[in-house]
Amino acid sequence: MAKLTARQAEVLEFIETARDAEGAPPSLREIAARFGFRSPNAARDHVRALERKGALTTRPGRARGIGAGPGRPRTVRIPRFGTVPAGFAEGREQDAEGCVVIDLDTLGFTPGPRTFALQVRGDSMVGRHILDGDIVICEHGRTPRHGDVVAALIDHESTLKTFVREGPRARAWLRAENPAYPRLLPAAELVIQGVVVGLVRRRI
Amino acid sequence: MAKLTARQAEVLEFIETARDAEGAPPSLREIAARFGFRSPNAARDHVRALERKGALTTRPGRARGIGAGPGRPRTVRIPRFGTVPAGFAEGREQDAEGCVVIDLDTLGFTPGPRTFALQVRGDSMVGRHILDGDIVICEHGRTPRHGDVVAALIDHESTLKTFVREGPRARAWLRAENPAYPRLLPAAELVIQGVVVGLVRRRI
DNA sequence: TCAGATACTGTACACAAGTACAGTATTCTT
DNA sequence: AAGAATACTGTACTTGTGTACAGTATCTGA
Repeated sequence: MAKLTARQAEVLEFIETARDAEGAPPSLREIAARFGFRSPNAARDHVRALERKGALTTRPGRARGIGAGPGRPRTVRIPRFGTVPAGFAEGREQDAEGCVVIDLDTLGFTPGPRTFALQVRGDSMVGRHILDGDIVICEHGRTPRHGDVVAALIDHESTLKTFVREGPRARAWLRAENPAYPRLLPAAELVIQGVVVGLVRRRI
Repeated sequence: MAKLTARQAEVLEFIETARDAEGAPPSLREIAARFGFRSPNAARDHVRALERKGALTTRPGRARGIGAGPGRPRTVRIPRFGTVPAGFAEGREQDAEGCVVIDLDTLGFTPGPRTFALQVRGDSMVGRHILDGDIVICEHGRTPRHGDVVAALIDHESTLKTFVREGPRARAWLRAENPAYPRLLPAAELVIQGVVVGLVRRRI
């Protein structure tokens, strides 16, 4: 990518910021108004230069077609629950408490319709470096392997546990990763809601 | 928020998905085309109903003014570095390796221009539940307090350490949180680049 | 030194897109 | 049973917006 001039970097920064804030990229005249240009063409020249240098792409003829950079981080929204209900209807964001929005690069994988987020309560998984208040990303329906951290419904509340199966035909157990909770629960009697595949921690 | 009909939920889902994918919300005619409507007013009726029910807001008169929901998660982009250079120029995303995009609700605070992300290398902070490969969010310029995890430049590489200062006038130290690295380093001789305030873990 | 890129002003045009008004059939609620 | 909301069709108007063409001044690299 060719180097941008100071002015071009300013314009690019405004475009990205405006799209993040407004939900749509600015029009050429909005760019012109922001920088005091008296002609929409001043903004257009900058956009064309940015496009030529690979900093963004445009969709010709479309209103607000600028701003979609080729390396633009693509974000996904993952519904977040306090406690996942037993059924886990596919209705998705219906009764979710909110959404986790994150870009695919950082997340590391592409979530599906059965991916959800869960706020962790309790410190039963400190041994796996998952703390109280963390938000874990889970995949529903994936078959858990030995050592995976899973979300299970215990006493009408989602709790994280380690999935333990010593051999291919051995019985599966759930184990808390905290000496204070030495319980070992048979996995077959519980509803495993998802396998933990990611984590977000805030306010450390 | 009033309950949405199945059709309205479909339209809302399309609007959100299209904006995530394209970077701009769809026009009324694009919605109509997606659902096979022969009139842009069919889409407009749905958008008005969704607006009336509080599912989204519109900016009248603006092209692609729909899709900005009131509870729409506002995202921020935080430049991500492999190793933070000593100077840490304010130029921001210039030499960043990428961006972490995340919504403010999940992040838990509003980042400033001196907020950056760092990929963790090594397991020197497992005692604080920060693992190799984690991405930590740091704030540059904030004064570290006792117990904070900080990013410090040691041997031309950013490393995480715990900031230790026993009393108000005591000397500050940096401590690794791993028995294998028992080194205690004087903080004054090192460049503290930022205080860790968040974390993202992937591919657990 | 000279061509090209940068950084604009100014006017005008064509199309994309929001909007208005009129109308129909079905479903839901009271 | 009545009224409102839902879920559209169809046409037309107006504005927002991308685009084209013409022109000026400054700066930068070959």
